[in-house]
Amino acid sequence: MEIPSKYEPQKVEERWYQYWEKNDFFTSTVDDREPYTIVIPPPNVTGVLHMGHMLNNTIQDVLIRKARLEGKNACWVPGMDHASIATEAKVVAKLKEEGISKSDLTRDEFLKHAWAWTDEYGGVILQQLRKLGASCDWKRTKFTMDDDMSASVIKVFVDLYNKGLIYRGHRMVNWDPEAKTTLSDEEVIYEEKQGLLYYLAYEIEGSDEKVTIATTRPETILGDTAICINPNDDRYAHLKGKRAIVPICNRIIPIIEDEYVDVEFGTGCLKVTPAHDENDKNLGEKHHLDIIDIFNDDASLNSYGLHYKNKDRFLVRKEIAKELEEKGFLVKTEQYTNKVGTSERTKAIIEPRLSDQWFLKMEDLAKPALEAVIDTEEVKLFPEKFKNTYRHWMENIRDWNISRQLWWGQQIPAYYYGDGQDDFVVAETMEQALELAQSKNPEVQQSDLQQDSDVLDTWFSSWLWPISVFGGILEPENPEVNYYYPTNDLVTAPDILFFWVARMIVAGYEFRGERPYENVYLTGLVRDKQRRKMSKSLGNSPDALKLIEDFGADGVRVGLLLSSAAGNDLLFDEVLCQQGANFANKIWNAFRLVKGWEVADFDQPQAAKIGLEWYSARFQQVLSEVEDHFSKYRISDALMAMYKLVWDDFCSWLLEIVKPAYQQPIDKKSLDAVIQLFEQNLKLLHPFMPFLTEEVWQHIKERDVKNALCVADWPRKEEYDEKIIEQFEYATGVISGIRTIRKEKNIPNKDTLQLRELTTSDTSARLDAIIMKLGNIEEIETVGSTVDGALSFRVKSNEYFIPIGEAIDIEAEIQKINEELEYTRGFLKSVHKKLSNERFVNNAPAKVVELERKKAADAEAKIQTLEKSLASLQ
RNA sequence: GGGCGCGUAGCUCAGUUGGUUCAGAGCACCUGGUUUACACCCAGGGGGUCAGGGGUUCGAAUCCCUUCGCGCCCACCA
Repeated sequence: MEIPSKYEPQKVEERWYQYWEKNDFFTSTVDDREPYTIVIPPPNVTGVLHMGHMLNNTIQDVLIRKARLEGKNACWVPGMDHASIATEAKVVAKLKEEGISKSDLTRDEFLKHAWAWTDEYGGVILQQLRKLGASCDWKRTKFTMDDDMSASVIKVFVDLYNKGLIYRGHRMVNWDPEAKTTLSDEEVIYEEKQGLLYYLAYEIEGSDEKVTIATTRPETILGDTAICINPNDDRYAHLKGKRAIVPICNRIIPIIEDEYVDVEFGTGCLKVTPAHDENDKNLGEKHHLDIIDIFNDDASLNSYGLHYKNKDRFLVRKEIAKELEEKGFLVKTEQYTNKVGTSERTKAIIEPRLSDQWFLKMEDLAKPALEAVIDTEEVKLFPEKFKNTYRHWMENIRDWNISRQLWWGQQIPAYYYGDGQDDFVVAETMEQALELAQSKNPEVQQSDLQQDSDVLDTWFSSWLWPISVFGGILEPENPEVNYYYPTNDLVTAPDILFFWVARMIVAGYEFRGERPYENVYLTGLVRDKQRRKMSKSLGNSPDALKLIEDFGADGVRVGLLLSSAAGNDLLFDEVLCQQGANFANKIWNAFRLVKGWEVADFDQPQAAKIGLEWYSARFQQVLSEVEDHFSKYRISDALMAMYKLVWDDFCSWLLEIVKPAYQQPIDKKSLDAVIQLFEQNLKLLHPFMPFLTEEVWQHIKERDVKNALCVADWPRKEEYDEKIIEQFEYATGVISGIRTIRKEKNIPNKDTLQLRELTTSDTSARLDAIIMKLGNIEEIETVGSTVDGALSFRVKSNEYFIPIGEAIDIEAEIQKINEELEYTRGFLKSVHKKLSNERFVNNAPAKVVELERKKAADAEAKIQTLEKSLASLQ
């Protein structure tokens, strides 16, 4: 059977994924084994696979596959998030294209469209994850709007309400005029924007005097209900108690005094618009000011906007500035940069707005979650630096606005039965609501009950995710949640540390009294090689599926992981995927080589025996390193350690050592051992490169259908002899010496050479067989003195000679030795300097001093060797 | 304005409690190499004042101070 010399992932990946899935290798059910659980950060139901998902899910898959190999009951729960604002926006946009306006639809009609949309496009990403190799338990796929998931959310809402933690409040909130909903503080992104600071003159009632205020938002003057000065500001002392006239609308407003006003800023005189600014609202409350809301819900002006009615706020800003200028109210403008809040989802500029919303009190809820991360470390963050960020947020946490003026999501289970502020009840069902309402007012009929039209913030459902996917909210004692919860690792991006990670921890302690997961691995953002964020508008985001087509899923996975330390942004470059694909090809060819060997019955050659012993030890050494890296979530270091092990140690050294001469057979013992070690390599690599390793696994030996690599057993740790590794390193030093001489003197590799060895210290002579094979040495002879007419090199304090037929360049040899000598003497001098320093000898640990002494001894021996050689040449 | 972090080879980054893992890795680069598993390869090689300055120490990439440059998070200054 001819095996192609290039690995072709496109031909095998699909097949292996189907094989895994058909055989239920990724299915997890409760049993006696130790569970290992990950819940996926549910991608938006509208989402398609992008680079961030690829990185994220590759890491999760690495962890879950490793756990599975380790014999744990590995359970990776996949699913999707309904992403209320993002999805609703997309559905609205789609309907708009079809000429349907959301406002023409009833809630039910709209939801029908949204579900239809979800059924059609939702889940695309889950298919794409399969292409990446993600070994999720697909039978557990959850959606945050599944009936049971929604029921969990409602139950939790009612529970928190009954505990007095949820309240309804008339507050200043972040209004997204695009989506026409409020947003939580976390959903507002502040961006620096270049704008103007307008200086406006307000007339003082009953005088010719004017007072100048500075504002960035001249359109809001129509909502002004006061002017505020600092009581300590002498410049304005004479205005105390007077009233000012708002330009254009000519409203007469009081001049109030408050130390809040910064004397230094602008003119030291502030206009107060309680309806449209948080601070102004506070001032308004303190000084009992009127509140005039001048905006419609799309941020166009309402009737208070007078002749600007129904015009957009930014258009009005331009026009009113012009009018003010024409009428002589505009004193001057200045360039000014300020931070403007924008909507995370729609990018619209946020309008602070007063409205009735639902809030969750966070202060007490946050306490256990803060402790768990900061004090007890029941939940560990990787990298640790995020602890600070987390602490800061948790310590300054504010109440969470959880209501959204949207339809796509869990509708708030509050029912109004009258016009009064408190004429509502909160209950899981309409029946319970009616009962409750009647207990307050016996007159109430079901038809009087009106459910709150708002839905809950998406994160109010996803914060329950690790519990609710196992039914732990509705049935807190069910065996599933008791077994799988708390989960083990969470892998996600730092930008949702507050949105999601922190809130899940809060929910975990509140609803189960336990952490939701033990470790949080925060990945970096995927950026392009110029460090720019990947974005659609820049067009710098590669097509994830195309990458898989081009490089194979394994190539892409390795490429992504090679340079992604936890928390560090990943500068993505296709070159990395190429490197991954090259690595896959390298392994493929190692497989091809081994597969091609014919077996014959003869004794194992010495070189092969030693090589195999060495590789077994080396494998164990690297296995320990890999485990150590994994324990610290240093995934890319773990991968790099394997990469070097397989490429350098296995392929470049071991396979070259055991490889029979051209068209010669190999002995059975060596072949079996090589295959066994190859299998160990495959197990180690499988979490990173599942497809390739499964392919090789299935072909390097006959297997039955249940014997898949993905459910094999992780290599066991065993004692190993470091001495073997040390000796081997010595031998590779000799081989390098020989190769260097060959290269310098242009001696072809196929020409055999003689080697003379002049020893002063232990040389691990038992590795001669390897030196002979890889150096293409005919004979190694130990000599008692330097050899004339030979090229030389040194390893430690031993000297090696290669006699060559022709005359050698003595001058060049002398120069080479002199250079080594000079370097070694300099080195020795520095060591001696240290050792002659009393304070060093007295203060440094004995171990360090001892090492320095050994360094000195070694260097002295080497110098002797060099001097002898030099003498013999002269 | 407050907080956190970073600056080490051309690039991306390791470097754990100061000392042989101390100046490293991968990629890139240079030189040579195809009848022999792989040119998606093999062998060999060059390359760094550890951002600058000061200090502590027997000893500093590592600790402290400071300057410069960059990034992130939080915060209501019109």
